This record gives sequence, C-alpha cells and structure tokens, in this order.
Amino acid sequence: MHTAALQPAPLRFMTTATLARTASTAPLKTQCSTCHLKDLCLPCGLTGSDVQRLDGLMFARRRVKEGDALYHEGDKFQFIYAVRSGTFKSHLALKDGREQVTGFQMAGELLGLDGLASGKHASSAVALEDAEICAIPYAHLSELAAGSADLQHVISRLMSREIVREHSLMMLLGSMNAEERLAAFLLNISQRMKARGYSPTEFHLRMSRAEIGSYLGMKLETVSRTFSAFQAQRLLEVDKKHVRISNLDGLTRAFETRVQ
Amino acid sequence: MHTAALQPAPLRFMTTATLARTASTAPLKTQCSTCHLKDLCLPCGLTGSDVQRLDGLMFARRRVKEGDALYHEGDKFQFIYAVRSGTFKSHLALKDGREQVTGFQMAGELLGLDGLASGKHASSAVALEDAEICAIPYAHLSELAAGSADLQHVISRLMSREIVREHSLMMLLGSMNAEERLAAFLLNISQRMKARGYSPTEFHLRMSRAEIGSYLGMKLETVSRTFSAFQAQRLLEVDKKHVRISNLDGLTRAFETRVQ
DNA sequence: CGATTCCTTGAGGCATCTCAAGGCAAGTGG
DNA sequence: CCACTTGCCTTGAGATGCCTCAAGGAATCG
Repeated sequence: MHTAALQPAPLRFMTTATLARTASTAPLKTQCSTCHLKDLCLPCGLTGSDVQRLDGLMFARRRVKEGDALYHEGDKFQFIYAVRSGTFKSHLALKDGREQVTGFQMAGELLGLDGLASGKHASSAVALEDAEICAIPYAHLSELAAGSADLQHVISRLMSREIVREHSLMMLLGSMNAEERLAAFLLNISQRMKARGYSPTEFHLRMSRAEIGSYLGMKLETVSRTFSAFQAQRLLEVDKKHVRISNLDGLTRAFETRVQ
Repeated sequence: MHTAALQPAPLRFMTTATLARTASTAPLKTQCSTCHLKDLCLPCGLTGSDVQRLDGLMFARRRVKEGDALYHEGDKFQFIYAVRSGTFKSHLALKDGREQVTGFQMAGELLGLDGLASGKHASSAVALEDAEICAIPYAHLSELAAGSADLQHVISRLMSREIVREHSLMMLLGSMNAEERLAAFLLNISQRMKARGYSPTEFHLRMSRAEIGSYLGMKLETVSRTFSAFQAQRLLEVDKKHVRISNLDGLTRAFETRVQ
C-alpha cells in the first residue's frame, strides 16, 4: 500500500532483459552531476569542478534483484557501490549459521567501504528488494582523489561517518533494552526517509523481523512483541511491514527512557 | 608483577615536569622514520620516500596521565592521535550517565578518526595508564596525502580497518553469550600483544571489570563471574588484572562454541 | 588506619530467549 | 478455482542467562 514511499521514482533507462544480474559492468553509465541523489551521495559537499571530474569516471550502473548479493564476504574488493534505488542489508556470517546484520542501506548510501582494509569484503551485501546501484571502481576513484584534496576529504568523511554510525549501534547493542533498541531503529529509519523526501511517519520496512532482530541483537519474537507493545502504547500502528508512527514524540521518549 | 609485558620500553626523552598535560603542542617532535612503532602505526605499508615526507610533519609528542582525557566527545577535531605507549579507552556517554566503551587502543594504534565525519569528536579518549601519543594535525596530513596516492590509501585503509573492527564487535554484541564475548576479547588482546612482541598468553589488563563489561555489553559482575568460570575450566589463571592463558586452544574453542 | 576503589561471590528477580502453535498472504500445482 | 505448501508474523507459556542488590575481601592511598 505504501511501497512507493520507500523508493525513489523508478529509473527506466533499461529494460530488465538488458542486463544479467551477474554482469559486473552495465551497458549504461551514470554521471553524478545529473543524478537526483547527488546531495545525499558521494558528490555531496563537492564543488562543481570536482563533480565534473567525478563525471569523467562514468560509473557503471547495475541492477540487483531482490535476494541477490551485490558482493559476498571474502570477495575481492574492487568497487564501492552507491545505492541508486532499493534497499540493501550488509551482514556477516558465523560458521554455525548465525548471522549478524551490520546495516541497512538506502538510496544515496554507500556500500563496500569495509573491503578497503584487507582488499577483500568483510561482509556481504544483499538486496532486500529489486535495486539499482552505481559501481564505483575504487582504483579510479583513488586516482581521481589524488588530484583533489576536496574529493579525498569527502571520501574520508564518508568512512568516518560509517565509524560513527557503528559507534551508536554499539551503544544500542551494549546498553539498551528491547524497547529502546526498536525505538532507536524506527527513529533512524524515520530520519533517513525524511532526508529522502518521504514521510518520516509512515513507511514500508523492507526487512523481515528476523533481520531487524539480528541488527538490533534480539530475537524475531521479541521484535514482534515490542512492535505490539508500541502499538498498545499508541505510539505507532503496525501491519506487517507497514509502519505508521502516530506519536513521534512518544517514540522519541521511549528511545530516551534512560537516555533522558 | 607483569606490568612490563603490556607496555613498550618506556620512552624517556623528557621528564614529567617538561610538559603540562593540557599542552596541545609538545616541545619534542617525533619522526616516523626512526620510530620503533613504524611497522604497526601510520607509516606501515609506506615506502621510504613517503615516510620521509611524513617526517616533514614532525608530529608533536604529548604525555597523557592516567585518567586524563586526550579529547572529549564534542571537542573540535584537529588531530589524529597515534598511541606511542600506554593504553586508552574510547567511549561515548549517554545523558543518564550510562557509558559505552567503544574500544581500547594500544601502542601503534590510532585514535580520533571518528572526528572527521562532523568535525567534532564523536567519542572521548581517556588514558588507562600514563601514556604518550603523537598528535598528527589532520589538516597537514591531508595536505601531504594530496601529493601521495600511497599515503592516501594507507589512511583509507586504516579507517576501513576501524569499520571492520566495529563489525566484529557488533557480531559480538549482537549474537554471542557472555563466555564467547569474554573469550573473543581475551583472544583479541592476546593477538595484539603478540603483534607488539609481548607474550600472547600472559599479560596485564589495563582496564577495569566495569570497562570490559561496558565494551562487551555485560555487567561487571558477569565479567567477573565469567573470568572465574574460565579459571574453573582451567582455560586461564586470573589474579585481578593479571591474566595467564593456560589453554589457548580451549579458549579459542570457548569463543567458537557456536562459531565452530 | 580509615576511606576508597575494585573485585568476587551469593541469592533472587526479570527481561529476553526458547519452544510451540496458529494465522495470514502469496505462490504453486492439480 | 481450490488444496496445499511455504514464508513470515504473532502470541503464549515456560526456561534461563544475565542483571540487580547486597555483603565482604583485598589492595591502594592520603
């Protein structure tokens, strides 16, 4: 019912038949300067001349079908990916099958920065719905950054942002209870929806209860019960994956129960 | 008794009186090329010519006394810090007083990379024992990196490494039980001691039970009980902060109970 | 030598997990 | 079009791992 709320207007430059999902290079290339995500994505904060230089790279665009992986843990690191549309989850696997979701990525967000450390991706990225990404060849980007202190700084800042994001997730996992965790999660989604021009109070979650649970360090049953508890408290209305926040302040207070 | 094991040979280039703790610049400067930590620290992976260029920056050295902060959450970001000796903890505070320790840093490790995102430090760093650091002015480093793709790459790799480190901490906080968490923590310390040329099986912890607990997302009593449980299982011997791992394989198995 | 800090251990409580059952929606094959 | 499967979500009931509260010991410090 509200699926449109989560996703930017679909891009129809190519037909589904054009491109096999495994293709590493897409027939169509993309320029940052004309991209509708330029204020959220890589070029954010760059001046006109630097964006023009980015355009020189002409990033390959690629479709990823729901359930397919953009890359797997251990894959050779070659690209950084920018989400154009759709939602991804990043996750690590333990040998016994346990998995930890380390993040959810929406349009304009970057994927794959963890691969730089060792030259291999440290996590896997899977599309939670049909998606489209820009594949940014790291070697080229790096070359380009050598000539621009600004671009260099933007890249560093994006990596630092990832570090800060993980800090708060650690705070969440380390010292919050179930209600605080879910409230923090929903408020975060809400903010990111708002930044993308969608309603911050009504949206469609693309991830399952189990994925939310893994991300928040709780079992799927607890996620479900906590949703029900919020609903009973009249903080929100849930119907499966559709969420409407009816009391944003109340939810913020639930998040700050102990944070104050 | 084994305090020496954790700390590199003390550096005695200046007396304690030389330098007030709050001084932001130290009278003595340091060069990477002659530093005994060059294989662990910033210059790791750089060629001779790049290291020589780093030398041009002449990093200010600074002492930090036990319990003193190197920087606080919210401080303006100007420097990246390299630990020369001693141990630090990084932590965030919640308004209600809860704190989350986000990491412990040993000689050769970097501090402050989280400040790049917003220009303000997102966490505080406190010395767990008298320590010495190099203050690396980010603006200068950044300038220097503009002329060297290699240096740039090294910085990016260090940031990526931080991201990967936090990934595994998330795994730990999100899906491991108390024994697995403490085992993972001790094995990590063990490896870092080994990398610094110290015994990987016998060392002195610089952090309190409460700090370990915050880092691992458990209460200090649980940390203490888990230490006692490991001791009962003959995996290690603990006496307050002194730890001797008597069965490294067994401890590894405790870590992999479910990881396999 | 009292004050303080940190660690250990015990006992009981509780938040979350585990196990289990059932509902709903979408997909599939006859 | 219907029976069946499958995946996902919800809810209940009981189990349990960790937390909370409390007391006491050991080391450090002024």
